[in-house]
Order: sequence, then structure tokens, then C-alpha cells
Amino acid sequence: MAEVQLTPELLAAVAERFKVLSEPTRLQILSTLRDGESTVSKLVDSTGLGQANVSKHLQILHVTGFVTRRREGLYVYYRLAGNEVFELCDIICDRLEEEIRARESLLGGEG
Amino acid sequence: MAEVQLTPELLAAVAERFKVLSEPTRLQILSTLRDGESTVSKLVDSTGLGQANVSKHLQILHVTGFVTRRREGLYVYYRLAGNEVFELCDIICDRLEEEIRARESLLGGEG
DNA sequence: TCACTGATCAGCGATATGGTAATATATCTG
DNA sequence: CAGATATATTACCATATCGCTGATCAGTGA
Repeated sequence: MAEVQLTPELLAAVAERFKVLSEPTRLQILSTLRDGESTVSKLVDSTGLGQANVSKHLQILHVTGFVTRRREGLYVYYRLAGNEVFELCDIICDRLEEEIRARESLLGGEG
Repeated sequence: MAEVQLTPELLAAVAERFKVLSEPTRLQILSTLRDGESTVSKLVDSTGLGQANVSKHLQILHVTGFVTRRREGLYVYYRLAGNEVFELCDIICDRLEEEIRARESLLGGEG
């Protein structure tokens, strides 16, 4: 009956990926990149974050395969590596919407 | 051209959900629950974690809607609220497999 | 009342995080 | 090479969180 148990290593690897997406700042960056590739400085401008901060987050997103980068002269262009991120977000958002609807039905129960 | 920008609040809410899934321990609990509902004490037994610890994680999973609970006599049975979690994990796992394959192709680059 | 399951709270030590300032690197220009 | 710009990296601080433990409370049933 029991399915294949996930190894601790795989669990940790999956958790690590989720952790990358568990930062609003990174989601914000990814969301911005949805409009198309962007340079670091553009992202700094559009997000209002510091340059080092943006670079660090981009580095994490790059290492974990969520974005790709290409250099062009002085600039480095980052772009989404795929749409999986937003598939993930959509699943989460669907849940959130359900919950919001459910809470509206209850109208004011907090516990 | 620009799509609707996600509000900071929505980003935070989505990030929070990802954060719930960014703990190997919680993924382990969810994975165990995939075999069917379980009581807290069974989970304590099968995971090797402490009772308070398991309860805490279950509480988080419950509040965020990943599991449901029902009381039956002395026992409280937890079960998965849906399969979305594993849809999410599958997407992540697919990525991981790709990366592992890619690294095997390179055979020994570490940086 | 007693026994059992589970929830909650407080506290500990270890680790990881985001942010930022400072500095290093890469690229182009002259 | 020196200067300017864009990006990456490092060092550091403050905070958050984790897992764990012990204690205690709450709910259920005998």
C-alpha cells in the first residue's frame, strides 16, 4: 500500500526550491520578469530594492534554475527560465481565492 | 503590454504558502499522509519527531489549508486537503531531475 | 478521578535570512 | 592604463526560524 517514501535528500531538495519561492521579494522579481527580460539596474529601478539585494536574489534564482542570464555589453539580462513558477503560483492562488471566499461566507469568525 | 502587477499583499500571501512547504519536516509529514489519514501519535511514531513538534507542524499545515482534521474519540485524524501539494512537488521534482541529468552530462564541474 | 491523545506555551541553542555598505569584477571608452 | 558604468561578492547586523524539550492545559472515555 505504501508508496515509495521520499528520501530525506529529495525532501530537502524540494523544500529548498520552495524556500526560494517563499520570499515576497523574489516573487516580485519573478513577477516583474514575466513582462520580459530585464537588466539588474532596471529591476533595481522597478522594484525599489538595493542593487546588491537584487543581485543576491537574482543569484539565488539563477543557481536554482528559475531564471537564465545573458551578458550584453555592460548589462546582464535576466529572463524567466520557464513558466513553472507561475504554474506553482496559480495553484497557490487558487487555494487563496477559495479561502478568501470561504471567509467571506463566514463573515467574521477568526478562530 | 504589462500584465497586472501583483499586490504586495498577494505576493506575501503566496510566499507564505511556499514557506509552509519549504520545511523538509512538513513535506515529510505531508508525504506520510499521502498513504492515508493518520493520527498525531502515528505520525510521531513514523517520523521520529517529538509530539509537540509534530503538533506544531500539523497546526501550521492545518491553518494554511493543506490538511484537514477530524476527531474520533481520543484520536485526531489528519488527512491531506487535496493533491495540490503534490502537483507542486511534481513540478519541482521535474526541475530537479532535469538539473541532475544536466549535471551528470557535465560530470564534475562544481562551481 | 484516572488514563490517554493532542494542543499550547516557554525557553534553549544553532542556523539561516534579508538587507545594506563596501569592495571587487567585468566591460566599454578614451 | 585610467575612468565610468553595471553587476557580483563579501562582511556584517538584526531578526526569524528551526528542532527540540519540558510543562501544562484541554478533550475524551472508562
